[in-house]
Amino acid sequence: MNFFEEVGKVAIGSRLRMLTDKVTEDGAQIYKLYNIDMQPKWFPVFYALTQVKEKTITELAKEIGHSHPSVSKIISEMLKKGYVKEAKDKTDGRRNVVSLSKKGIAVSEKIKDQLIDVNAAVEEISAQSQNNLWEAIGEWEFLLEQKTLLRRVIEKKKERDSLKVEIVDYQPKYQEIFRSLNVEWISQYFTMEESDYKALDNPQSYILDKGGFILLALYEGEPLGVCALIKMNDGEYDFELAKMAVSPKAQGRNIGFLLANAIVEKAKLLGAAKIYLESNTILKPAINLYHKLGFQKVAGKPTPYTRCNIQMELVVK
Amino acid sequence: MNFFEEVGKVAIGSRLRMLTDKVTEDGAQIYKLYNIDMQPKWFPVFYALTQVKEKTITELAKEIGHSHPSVSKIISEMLKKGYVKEAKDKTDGRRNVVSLSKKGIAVSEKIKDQLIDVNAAVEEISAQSQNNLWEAIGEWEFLLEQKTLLRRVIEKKKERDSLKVEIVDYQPKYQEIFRSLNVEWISQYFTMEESDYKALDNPQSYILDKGGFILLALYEGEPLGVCALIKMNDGEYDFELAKMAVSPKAQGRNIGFLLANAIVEKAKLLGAAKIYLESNTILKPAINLYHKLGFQKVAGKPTPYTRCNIQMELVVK
DNA sequence: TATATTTGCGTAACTGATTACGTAATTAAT
DNA sequence: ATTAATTACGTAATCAGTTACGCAAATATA
Repeated sequence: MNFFEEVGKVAIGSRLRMLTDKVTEDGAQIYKLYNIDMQPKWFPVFYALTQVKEKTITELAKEIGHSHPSVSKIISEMLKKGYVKEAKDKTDGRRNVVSLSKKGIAVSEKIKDQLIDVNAAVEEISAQSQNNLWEAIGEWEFLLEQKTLLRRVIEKKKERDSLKVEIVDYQPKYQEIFRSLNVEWISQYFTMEESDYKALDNPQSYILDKGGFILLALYEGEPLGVCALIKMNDGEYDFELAKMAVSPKAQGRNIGFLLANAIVEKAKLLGAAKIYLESNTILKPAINLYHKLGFQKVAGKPTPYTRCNIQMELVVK
Repeated sequence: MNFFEEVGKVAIGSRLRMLTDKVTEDGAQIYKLYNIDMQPKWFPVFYALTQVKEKTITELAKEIGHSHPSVSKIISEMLKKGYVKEAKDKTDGRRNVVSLSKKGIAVSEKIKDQLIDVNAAVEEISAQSQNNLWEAIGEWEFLLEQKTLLRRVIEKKKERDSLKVEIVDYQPKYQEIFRSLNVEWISQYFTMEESDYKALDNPQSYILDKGGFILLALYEGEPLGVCALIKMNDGEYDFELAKMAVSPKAQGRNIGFLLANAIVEKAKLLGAAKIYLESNTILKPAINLYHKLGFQKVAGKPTPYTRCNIQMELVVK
């Protein structure tokens, strides 16, 4: 057991499995002790049938949390033992209605003492424990219901990745990476257009000198994401969020969010009231990101880009 | 989940299994999230190999608590991926010494971040729980190590059965049951002898009137066990414990122990210093029972029974 | 009313573990 | 120096569950 303490919580799955095995192991013996000819795996189905007169395969499966083929197999085994009987539903020919036979009912009486004793044994173990396993399982079931382990791990990863990301201002030495990261995704999904070349080849004159900004995301020092804030002054919008690009090899590290967020903060700092952007709905992660930042779909703006099929705006608070 | 609350602790095995499944389910996804080409089931073996340079199949199996065929299979799968390399031990040709390959070591570096995040996620769940699952598992492992669940259930059963057993004094109406219970086991294992008939047909004159006693065990009112205490007065022993019989259908309900114990108490009450008994070693449960009560093997007494091949005595304290 | 979709459930194949068993190598015992 | 027992480990069979799939019945839709 020492092994698991060392590995850490990653092994909680393995450890749970091993405890499960140990607990289950004695199951068959316990039935024998009470002279009950039953397999442990039958029990959930059997118990469910003692609580109601009859149930269909699917109802049983849902109740005990198994797949229906599993229940189907268990029922056919119990059928062989004569513990249950089957009948087709008269009004719905698909449904296989299962109920306990007389023999099954007799067993259910016999089994009651066993339930009492096992309960007592488990309670005894609980009484000797600081942490109640039964309750702990219940809490985990609840918490995993709310948010799966996977989702929690994804969040932790994001948190940790965020710490490694540093957002920095544009400098001339970053011109090449600003260009190449954008060319990479644009030419993957669309084709480069005239306006693209203008901005990417001359960020200084086309963006910065006109009162815009460019930010870069460094991941452990390496520039892996870029985003520009282009001055608009069209009366309605102050800035356009554009030329946002994150290296494919850095996807899933929250860089996009941190970058876009920083750009919005920058705009806020500059007193912007409304930010505009153009994108394409095939870029789902990007659209989701904009949405998360508070951008709403709008329409009607003229655009120089043929690839644009969605326009969004953010009202800065 | 409601189902399990209702069934009671009997279902702790099933419930554990379902939680295990839920936790394990996300495992494969999590590896994918970190771009690591590894199956969750490989992890314990993989981790063990990161801690030491090399290990044999059996050593690995022992460390992670799997069977050796399981490790054997996992290693052959990891071999295909090129994560490990095998080598025969030079001094012991049976041993298959396994170690991480360069590729494996690279993966072990890559995996560290994942371990950190999963650990953090599990800690987060623990922090939101009243009962710590991880600790609870540890406690169960420890307590089951000390005494298995089966053993605990057996004890609970005995306790409960004991409450249903009542030890009562012999009355003439019990003569038939006293006779039949004894005839049943004697003729099953041996053949009835002259001395048997004498005592069983006339308990009043051959046992009670000579200063002996007979006790019966009633299980829920039904007489299912009998035992006699026969006056000896041979200078050494005060009484002989004899004609002990428990109905086969009531075996395993602790009746024998309660009955014999009551007989010994009775003898004590009557001021006995030493009690004697005769039996046969093929009656193992009986011999065990006598032993548990403190009887020790002796030899040399003459006996009228051909079936007797062991003699025991109890020095009453 | 005809057609498409959904539902119930049985069969088959797969999965990740186990136990059972066989073989070869090593170690212990006579 | 044999012979017996133990150990290492691979293969096969088994087990308790799963997912995949297909058929038939019921329900929804056009």
